[in-house]
Amino acid sequence: MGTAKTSVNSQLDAAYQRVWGAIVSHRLLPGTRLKEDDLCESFDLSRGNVRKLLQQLAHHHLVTLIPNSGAFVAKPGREEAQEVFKTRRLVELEMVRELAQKCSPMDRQILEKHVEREHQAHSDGDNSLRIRLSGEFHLLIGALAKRPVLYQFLHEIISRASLIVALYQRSHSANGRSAGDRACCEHHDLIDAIAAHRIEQAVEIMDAHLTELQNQLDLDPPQEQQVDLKKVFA
Amino acid sequence: MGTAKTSVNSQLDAAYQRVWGAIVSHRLLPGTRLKEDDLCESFDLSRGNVRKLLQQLAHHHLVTLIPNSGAFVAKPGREEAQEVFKTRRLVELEMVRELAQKCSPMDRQILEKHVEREHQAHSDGDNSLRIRLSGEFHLLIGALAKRPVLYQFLHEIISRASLIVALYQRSHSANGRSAGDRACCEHHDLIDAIAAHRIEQAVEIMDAHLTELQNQLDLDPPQEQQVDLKKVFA
DNA sequence: CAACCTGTAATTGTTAACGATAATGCCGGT
DNA sequence: ACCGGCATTATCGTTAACAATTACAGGTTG
Repeated sequence: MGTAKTSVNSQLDAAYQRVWGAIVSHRLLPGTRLKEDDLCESFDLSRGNVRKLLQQLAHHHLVTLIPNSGAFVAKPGREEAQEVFKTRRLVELEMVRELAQKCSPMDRQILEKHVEREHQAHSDGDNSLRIRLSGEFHLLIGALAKRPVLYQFLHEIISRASLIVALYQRSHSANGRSAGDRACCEHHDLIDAIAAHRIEQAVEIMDAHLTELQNQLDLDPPQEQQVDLKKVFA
Repeated sequence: MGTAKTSVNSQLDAAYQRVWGAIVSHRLLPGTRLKEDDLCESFDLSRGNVRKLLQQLAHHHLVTLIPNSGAFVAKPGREEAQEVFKTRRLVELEMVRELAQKCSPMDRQILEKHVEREHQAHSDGDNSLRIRLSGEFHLLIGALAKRPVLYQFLHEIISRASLIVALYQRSHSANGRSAGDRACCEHHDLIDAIAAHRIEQAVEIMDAHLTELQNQLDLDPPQEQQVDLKKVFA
């Protein structure tokens, strides 16, 4: 019966989502090796399908494929990281603009329900979940904006951004609470502005929110690799 | 020696570029079937590699893979087409903004050289080449803007746009000349504005240019498929 | 004549075995 | 004791044969 093929495809999709979730919630850290055989066992897939999975992830820049060496979760440099955030801003502000125009009461309800879940994860101290939900909030905005083409870009860019956060965050959990609190509040304010169709205000809030996210990162020092040894030992 | 693997990879890249070129220059029309074995022969690739090629193209939305049936060059609907252009505008205006800030004299030279080639293709009556060069002009702007992350989006979106033009263009070659002429002139004006760092003017020119491109398309009628037969035969 | 069923051919999907490459560890030399 | 070369092993990459599915053509029947 057709069940076999369908289940294979859904298995592959499920595997993708699980790896994706592990990466964006910082349980798979940049640089981690993804051995084919291990993935075969973990998800009960044939090697060929694992290959496809890895190529999909590679195409989304979540993993890097090094020929004859293996697959590793990606480790973007600071330059790339900065441009990802720059691009994220472009895309996400457009999404907010779009949604703020045609946000229905039901949309608002969906958004508020999500923020509630965020709050709960935060109270429960489930950091991994909180991180993922925080990212998914932004994805949700994109989904409600009904811009499928742009949404795909958004999905990729937000995933990459999550990865970058794992790499370059300051204070690995020191002020995580205050930052998380602020993010939640900002999310709430943002929903208000969107639902009230106050477009420019919504855009500004999102812009500030993204700036804040970015400021928690350690992206500035391009760390000159070519240190002048002569000067050092002079 | 290592030559083998390298040549295989470059062969695959070459094949991708050839298929890409054929699609964006309207020599492979939407709906065309891409049989695996044929591609194997055409590019002297193994079936596995042809598979990879097709998946890459599918990921860029240039071909659609129908399971157990085959690969076809994509045939996006009008809605998708419109959103592609909307998104293209977002991305490309950002690129122009970026390049207009840091356009060097050498950048200007490169751009002008390209427009010259466009002109020549136009004089020679090589329509297929003219179409491709016209698209590559926009890609060139993106490349010079030095935004690698955004550039990749641009590449995909422009490719999709070229495909859409093949599907929905009005007047299949009637006023093609006047349209092409205007495009060339606009390209030239755009270069002037960019090189002079007149950012907002450059953005406006590009915006108008994109509007013009879009206006040559036949995207409006969502053609209600559910015709009321009773009314028709009343 | 049209619709339907059936068997064959053509095409795609999957797997498993083989070959190539890079990482690892051992050993001998200095 | 440390370093460089060599063999081994583990992993990735490729291919070719097989299985599954679909499209097509011929023939049959209402």
